[in-house]
Amino acid sequence: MDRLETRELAYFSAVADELHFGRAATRLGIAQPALSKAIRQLERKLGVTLFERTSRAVALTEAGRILTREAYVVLEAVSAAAARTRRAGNREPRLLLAMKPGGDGGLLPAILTAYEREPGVLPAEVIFEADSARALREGRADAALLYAPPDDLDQLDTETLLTEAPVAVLPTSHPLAQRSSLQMADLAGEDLHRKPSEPGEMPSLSTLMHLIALGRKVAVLPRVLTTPLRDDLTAVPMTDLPSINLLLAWPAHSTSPSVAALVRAAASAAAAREPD
Amino acid sequence: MDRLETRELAYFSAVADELHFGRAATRLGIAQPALSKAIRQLERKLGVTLFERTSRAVALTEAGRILTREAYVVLEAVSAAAARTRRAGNREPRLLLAMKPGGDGGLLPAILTAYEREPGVLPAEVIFEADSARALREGRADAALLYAPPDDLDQLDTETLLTEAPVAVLPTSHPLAQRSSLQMADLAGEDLHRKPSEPGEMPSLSTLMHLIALGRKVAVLPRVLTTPLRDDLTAVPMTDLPSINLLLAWPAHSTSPSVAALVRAAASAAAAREPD
DNA sequence: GCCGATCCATTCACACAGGTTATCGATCGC
DNA sequence: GCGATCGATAACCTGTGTGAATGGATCGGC
Repeated sequence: MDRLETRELAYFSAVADELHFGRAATRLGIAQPALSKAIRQLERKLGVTLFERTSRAVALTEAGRILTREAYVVLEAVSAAAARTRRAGNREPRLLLAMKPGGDGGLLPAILTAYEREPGVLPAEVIFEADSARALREGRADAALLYAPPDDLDQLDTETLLTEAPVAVLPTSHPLAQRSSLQMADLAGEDLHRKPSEPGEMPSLSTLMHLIALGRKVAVLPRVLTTPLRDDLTAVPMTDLPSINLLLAWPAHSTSPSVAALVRAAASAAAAREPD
Repeated sequence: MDRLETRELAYFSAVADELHFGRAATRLGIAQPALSKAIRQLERKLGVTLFERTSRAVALTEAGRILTREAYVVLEAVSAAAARTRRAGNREPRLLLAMKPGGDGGLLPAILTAYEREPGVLPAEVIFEADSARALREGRADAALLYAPPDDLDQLDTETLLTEAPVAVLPTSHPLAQRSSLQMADLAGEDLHRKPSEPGEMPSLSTLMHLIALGRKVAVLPRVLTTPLRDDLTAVPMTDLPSINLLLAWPAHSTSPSVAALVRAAASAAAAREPD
């Protein structure tokens, strides 16, 4: 039938979130009847019931559950499209590389040096983002450095720069710190630092190191994050964990010569590092 | 500013295609002034110039080139969202598996048998599509069998079912047919069958085999496509080509238990085949 | 250099999509 | 039963997208 509009998907998304027309309408800044009408029209366009409504409760149908996911993808793609287009329109175009502070495995200077040797590239600028993959997917950056496996590599192309076995970080005084290698089972009794799922809960690296030195925690990290290491801490390689990769990622459909140049530069910088 | 609407992106897309407001408007079934106004509004929303217009010519700006790509992605995501939601709403839900005729490496019966043993799955149905990856991305199928590397694995998750070195198919009477292996250089003088870029130009497999038997062509194909092989043809392994993979693919964000069951079934069917 | 052709922008009247308020009807807790 | 809650419906209003007509700039042909 007719084309699905962004507005309709955003409305649907709000109702699917709240499961409550009144609250969803408030959140959207419109009145409830307008929202009801819009959802009915969406259902009519699709020829499908999206919500089971009684006068007391609203529930998603199976089709509604599918559309919940799809709408999210579409809305993200739309806002990324807008962000990328706006950036491309700036009269002072730059290549934006997103990374987590310290998340470059020490390669950043070499990458940028190699990049700037490439002919005809845009000036590069590094932006620091806790979730660099997200910045990339939202169109706020042209490329990103990140550690694999990220939660979601949808729509991203990647180049592996470094592959490293993870190391356990322990107080030097810890009994296990003298071992030449460890397995996860060895750390069973420890308070192991886990990646928090909530952003913002992540303590800074130096805080984490401090906690470890105090004997409160141990952590398993890529080796590159552990150099330099405090005197009172020791890093021991883990043998039974998958290796951790530092990746350069960029939008899968990128056609930017500057991004291509950055990929070449990063690959050559990583190759130069490989020997040691 | 305001939200980008699907309609605006479709309008933009038409103008970017035609580089001509009048023709684009005709194609869209609207009048030209409406189109001009819509594009202007889109430019205002984005704060960016998308077209350089003179009274004689229309050209894309850099930002316009970026949006051309982005708009395509968004519009495809929108129509896929609609297609998937509509299918989910059917009262007779099925799992649709797309494949090219003959593109299953002989695994299909085993996959379906294993799938139907899984508890609580939807009835499976196979649909034949020349471009099964496209059917998947457009939301017309839940999963697809295809040979890697497909042109575009964006947004798809995959499981490798078979990995095979490609074989050259030659007339048995051909001098090279007696060799135990070949490299691409050996085929330099031959009229090598290439994957046509235009769909529809691809001759059927049996036609191709006929051409080879006549000595008009030779072909390099995955081994699975060459069994059974006519008596007057011979298959010789290629040693310097990347191996060809048969993949099962599905939308990266799928949460369908039936798709998960299909992936398990396909993996086990492939594992059972592995020995021979 | 003038003229006609081409092509995008502007103007204006109009219809309609999408918004609002007011009201209704169903359902639940008490 | 009664009031509270919540979605659907009705009636109305407004902004915006639409289309016919028109304007204005540029180019090619002669």
